[in-house]
Amino acid sequence: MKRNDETYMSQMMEMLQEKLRDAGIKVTHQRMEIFKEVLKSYDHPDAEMVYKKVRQKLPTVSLDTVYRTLWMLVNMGILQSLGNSREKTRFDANLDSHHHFTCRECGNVFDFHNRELNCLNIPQDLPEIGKVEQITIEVRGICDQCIELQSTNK
Amino acid sequence: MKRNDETYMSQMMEMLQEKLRDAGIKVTHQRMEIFKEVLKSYDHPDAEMVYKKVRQKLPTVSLDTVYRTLWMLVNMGILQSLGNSREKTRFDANLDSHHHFTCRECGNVFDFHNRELNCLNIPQDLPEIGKVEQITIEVRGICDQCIELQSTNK
DNA sequence: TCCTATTTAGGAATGATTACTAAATAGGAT
DNA sequence: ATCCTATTTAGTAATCATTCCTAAATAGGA
Repeated sequence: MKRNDETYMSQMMEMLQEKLRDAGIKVTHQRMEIFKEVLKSYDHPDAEMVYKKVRQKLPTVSLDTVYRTLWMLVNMGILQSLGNSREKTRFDANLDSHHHFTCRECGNVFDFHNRELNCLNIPQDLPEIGKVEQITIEVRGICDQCIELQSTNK
Repeated sequence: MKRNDETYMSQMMEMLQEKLRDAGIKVTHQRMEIFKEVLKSYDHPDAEMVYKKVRQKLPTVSLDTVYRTLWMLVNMGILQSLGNSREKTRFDANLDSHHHFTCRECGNVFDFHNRELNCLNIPQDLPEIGKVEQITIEVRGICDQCIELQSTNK
């Protein structure tokens, strides 16, 4: 099932309209075109790249709209974002094998240990792709303190 | 072995000087203090936090120096950086279970599949920490094309 | 077709990080 | 110990992805 297959594309566009309507969000040309461009791209485009493509169809679209829409689609579970998530870079002098849990509310980072994650067999080479040098496992969620706070402030 | 233990600290400071000298890099007060602050911190400080601490000892140190030094220590394998790595955010309409390989040279992102990574048992709760909502696995390295290019340009 | 809450365009603002340049300094040579 | 110079630093300006702001446009129900 190729992502730029005619039938598949219109199915997905249909799905988008449905989900937007269900969520009470207006179906705009901008939103349709932005989603369509990501759907057609196999190279994990950034906002700028999507912007340039969409401009060919909607010459007045703004970069802000592209950003807003992309993040909205991520929040709706229709797209996935990858790479960083625009927090400050943090540093750690502990080089022992351990992992990090980042709280989405307060931003604090907690260390944790996990046998299964420690023993991960990281492939040294990915055939047809390249040589692996580093693997990062990021766990995100909400910390106990912030859960506490939220139930109190309700 | 606590990281702010007297003996441990001076051992590590010794180690730093040795590694710097071995690499032909000058041992400056700034570098020593910056490393010492990260070593003493258990909360994965960002550059700004390190900057503020170091200023108490060296009131004229600049934020640029802190950044330069932290990244140098990361490159030397003496510190670890976590969280983002300041690339643009990329988006993906493929929600099937797959993973991403990012090339450190060209920045391209390649999809790959891996049984072991797919079947990871992600703990739903980390005791004493919080509730897990998302886990991201990021693989970085250098892609075949860039390996090719590098050996050609030699 | 009309009305209005939502959305958008365009540009300004933000905030982390990096670049630039003159002054300071680490560390080898004298 | 002093001098010399390549390296490093301080201070500030620049950069760059992303978000904010506000007036104008519009989707979609009445």
